[in-house]
This record gives sequence, structure tokens and C-alpha cells, in this order.
Amino acid sequence: MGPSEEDRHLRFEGDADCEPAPLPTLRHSSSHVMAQAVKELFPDVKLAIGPAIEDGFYYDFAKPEPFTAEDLERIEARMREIIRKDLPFVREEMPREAAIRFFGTRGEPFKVEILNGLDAPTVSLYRQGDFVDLCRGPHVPSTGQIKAFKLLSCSGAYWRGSEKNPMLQRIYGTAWLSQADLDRHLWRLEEAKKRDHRKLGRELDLFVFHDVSPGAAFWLPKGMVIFRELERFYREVHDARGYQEISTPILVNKRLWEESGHWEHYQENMFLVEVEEQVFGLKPMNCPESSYVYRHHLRSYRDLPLRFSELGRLHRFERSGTLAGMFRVRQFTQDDAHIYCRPDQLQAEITGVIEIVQLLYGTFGFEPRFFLSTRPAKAMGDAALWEQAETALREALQKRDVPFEVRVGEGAFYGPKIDAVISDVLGRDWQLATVQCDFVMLPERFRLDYVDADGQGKRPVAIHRAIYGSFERFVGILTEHFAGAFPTWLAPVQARVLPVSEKTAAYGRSVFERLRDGGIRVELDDRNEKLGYRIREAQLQKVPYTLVVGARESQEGTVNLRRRNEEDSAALPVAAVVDGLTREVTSRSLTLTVGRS
RNA sequence: GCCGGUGUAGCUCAGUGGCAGAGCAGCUGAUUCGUAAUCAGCAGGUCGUGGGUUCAAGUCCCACCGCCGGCUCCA
Repeated sequence: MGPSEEDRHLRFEGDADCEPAPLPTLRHSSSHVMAQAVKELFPDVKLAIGPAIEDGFYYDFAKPEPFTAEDLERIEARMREIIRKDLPFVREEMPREAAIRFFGTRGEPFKVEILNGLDAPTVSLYRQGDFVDLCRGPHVPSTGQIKAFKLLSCSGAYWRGSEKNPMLQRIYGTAWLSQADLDRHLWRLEEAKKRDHRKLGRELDLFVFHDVSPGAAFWLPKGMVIFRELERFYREVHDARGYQEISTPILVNKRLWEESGHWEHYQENMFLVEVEEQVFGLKPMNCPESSYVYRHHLRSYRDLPLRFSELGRLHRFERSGTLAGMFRVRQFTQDDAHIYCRPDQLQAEITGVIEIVQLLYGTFGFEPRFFLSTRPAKAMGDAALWEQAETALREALQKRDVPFEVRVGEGAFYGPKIDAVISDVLGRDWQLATVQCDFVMLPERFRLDYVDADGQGKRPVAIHRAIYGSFERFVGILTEHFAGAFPTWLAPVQARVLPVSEKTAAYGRSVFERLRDGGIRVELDDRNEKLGYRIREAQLQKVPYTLVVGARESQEGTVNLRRRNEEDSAALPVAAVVDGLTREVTSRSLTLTVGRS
């Protein structure tokens, strides 16, 4: 975990408060202009900090009452005035002691607190018009440089990021080099809102949440189809690669969690139940129990590697304010697996996992980026083993010919790891897959061993890995990525048959039955509604293929096939539709191919 | 957990102390229809929950719960 925005901003060592590139500089300057506008409109507020962040900027203010939407409009209008005046940003330097007096007399306690924490003899201030702020820069030459910006929202934020500190009022804004860039960003925000999986999940009957179980989804029949297709794909891939699926208890005696260390380190995130004077916990992770499966037999070096996969349902207590649809839940299904191997097998095993990551993600059109995290300061376990494992991870990535970034010292205390990050169609990043080597947690705590060729007991290495991460979050991401228009193999309903009128209802039923017998998820919509109405509904439900059948089609043994979001349609023999759909589903195609020449 | 917002029919929302509403969805009937909404009728409510103020509470006050945007958290 790197330093937070606050940490970076408050440190005041080095020479800049933001990356000296044009865009971060512009955003940083925008935050100063916003602070000036706020001070002019609300002279009593105290200034905290205001850095550039991804996509924009914020500034924190101490103010008894929160800012309202109307306040934001006034602030934005005042910012435009300041920009129109084209005030130059002027840098001044001052001895630290003088700066403390300066901000003291201006009634800015947070600035004084920051200055008191610095050891620099001299600090810099930036001034535009009557506004002065403690700041290392850089800034744009003058306020007139800021053209494309917008204030977005305000919310509470703790001073210095600690919940023990007073809560400040934070205003977020976004700023770009051109109006076109700003418009694109605002469009993306709008589009994200439209694609919100909580909304689509309800509209498409995939899943819902109820207040009887905060943070746990009710999977509806159509959502469960997607869940099952993901499982099917997962099992197909893993069965073919020597994984053995297991399933372990969800409710487990506290003794296990004491043994694994979760009782000491993770208890506050666990749901506990007391029965017959014994305490049980809902499992927050699968790993401890996986080691029980390992220990079920005495293992030989010839048995290794052992690859145990488990689609385990986990519960983690997340604080109420942190839940967010499928993205942050209390109950989820992890596509977990634990590989137990000898140190000399590490590289081959990691290579295999990366191959699976590429295969699974590639099927959804995601291109994963990989990050290798190496030994942290507080690491446990044998140094030579660390060295060997880091080399194995590196070689595995090279062997799969994937570029990767190294995050020095970011590994877990029990071993190095590889994380994979994907970007969705709106450019948002998601960290999903993780591959972690483990020399300590499972092998040491559970005293795992195998009998080596020399007859001696040896300790295996464990690899924890998940690809989707959790089915819940992954389906949430897919829903937004595809805007509900899932590829045919995932689509809850793959085709819908619409007889034009009752006169062709019988033929419509026969077409429906042929598709159903062909293993296609098909629905017959022979309701007493006009064709246009039923077409519209199929489109809104994002059904990939709509098959219209009328007198012509019933004579010729064809259907009139219309693809999702296309207006053209064409007649096709029923057999060709079944074949085409089967091929498309079997190949897990990302595009609609049936009826294309 | 903290700050703020919010909660009225399955969904989207109106209703600022005086008879709980609309559109869509649902049901019934008519219409038998060729590629994004046919017409008519009917039914649908613990106004999140619990207290309080008031002659009277969806509306005002308090507490709790859920949700939304952030913060914090995510060994």
C-alpha cells in the first residue's frame, strides 16, 4: 500500500505537490482557485489541503455546516470570475518560522499544524490575487489557463485521513486541458450511472438486494444463469488442468481460526455464532480448511503439486457505510484454489495460473496488466525461499511473455505475489486476480509436510489464487462493462421467438421447441401484443436474437432473425439458426455472429 | 463506524399539517396485428420501523434500519 493522497501532500519534502505534468498541474491550480472562491464567499472557513487526484482535484475545508448544491454553483461561478481576471500564480519563499506566524495571524490552524510538522528551514507559498496558500507548486502561470472544469460533489473527509480527527468538508472537482476532454469525462460519469449494475440487475431481473440481508445478493433466475455459466467455464478450464474441486464447511469452530491466526488478526471482520457454549465463525477465507484436506493423507513428493479449487461462499463483516452493490458485499463466492507444491515446482505452477488468467480474461475481452509485489520489510519466512519464489514469479511472467510492473516491498508478509488488473470499457480499473506465494500461513501454522525422495519430511509451498476474485463482484463488473448486453453464451435468454399473430402461434411454438431441444436458452413471446411492442421489450431486455415468425416463415420453414441493437433482419432456416447459435455459444464468442455472411 | 443526502404501489416519481396520487409494469376484455410502446376497464399502499407533538402527521420532532455519494477500512 503506497502513501495516501494526504500523506503525499502533507509530507512537504521533495520539490512538488503534484506531478509536474500539464494535467496534474492544472488540477492542482484549479484546487487553489476553488479555495480562493470558497474563502471569498465563506470567509470563516479554514483551509486544510487541496491536491490534484486522478481525473480532478479536491480541497478540504473546516466549516460547521456542509456545502449545499447551491453553494457549489456559487463557488463555481466565483471560480469563473477569478479565472476571467487571469491572476498570475506567484511563488514566494519564507522561513518556516515566519510562515507559522503568517498563517497564525491569518487564522489558518491546519496550515500551522502542517508547518509545525516540517523540518525544512524554508517553505514556499503561492499567491494569486488576495489568496495565499502554503504550497510547493508547481502551478500554471495564471488562473486564466484553467478552462475546462466542473465541481462535482461535496462530502465529509477526515483531517489527515484519520477517523479520530475532526471531519472536514471536501469539495471534488474535475479539470481537463480541453472542453472536449471534460465533456468526454462527464459523458463517462453519466454512462457509468446508466450502466450501474444495481439498476441493470433489477431491470434485467439478475439480482436484487433486500434490507433483511445488507451486503448479500438475492440471485434471481436470470442472474443465476450467468453465475452458472461462469462456474461452468471455470470448471471446464480447471478440470482440464489438474485441479481437484473440494468444498469445506462454512460454519467452523473458533479453534480453527485460532490455529490459522484469523482469531487474532481478523476477528473484527468475522460473523460469530454461539451454540452449546461453543463459538463458531462463518469462514471469511477458504485457506485454513484447504490445509485440512491436504493433511487428510500423508503426502509424498510424488503427489505434488496438489491443486485444490473451491468455489467457497465467504462472509466478511464490512462496516455498514462501506457496502456498495455487488462491488462491496458481506457475502460472496470466491473462485479460490490452493496449490501445494515443492519449491522447485513454483515456476511451472505460477506459469499455469497466469495462463488461466489470460484465458479467462481474454474470453471477456479484458487485457490484464500484471504487477509483481516483492518482499516487504516485515517479511517472515526463509530469505533464500523468498529469493527463489520471486525469481520463479518473474520467470513465470516472462515465460508467458507478459509485461509487468514490479511493486517493490509490496508483497504480503508471508510471500511475494502477482496481481492482475483489468480496465473496463469505461476505462475504470479493477484488481481481480491475485496469485500469492505462501511460506508461512498455511505451511508453518498448519505444519504441512510431505515425504521427500530422501525419506525426510519437507515443508511444501502454498499458492493462494483467485481469478474472477468473487462471482458477485465479477458479475457486477461484467454487467456494467457490457451495459447488460452480455455475450450470447452468458445471456440469460439467448433467443426469443415472436409469432406475428395467433395465426402463426403453432409454428412459433415448433421453432421454440426446436431451439430448446438444441440446448438454446429460448423464450416464446406469444402474448397478445403487437409485434412492435414485443420487439421493443426484447431489445430492452438485451436478448441477443429476436426470431420473428409469420406466414412467410411458416411456409418456408425459416425465421426472420434480428440481432440485438440492429434494425436489419433476414430470413434464415431454423436449422441454420440452431447451428449458428450453438457454434457461437460453444466458442464463447464476444460478438453476435449468427446470420452474418 | 463517521459526514451529508435519501426512503410514498413491483419500477420511476408527484404529493410543504386537513379524503394517499400519476405513468409504466400487473390483471380482465376488445383488437389478430411484419420489426422499439393498440385501446378500454380493473386492481394495486404498515407512506422504511418505532416513539413523540397536534383536534388532525406521508408532511413537524426524536431514535433506529436500509439505500446513495464520500471518508475510513479492505490481516
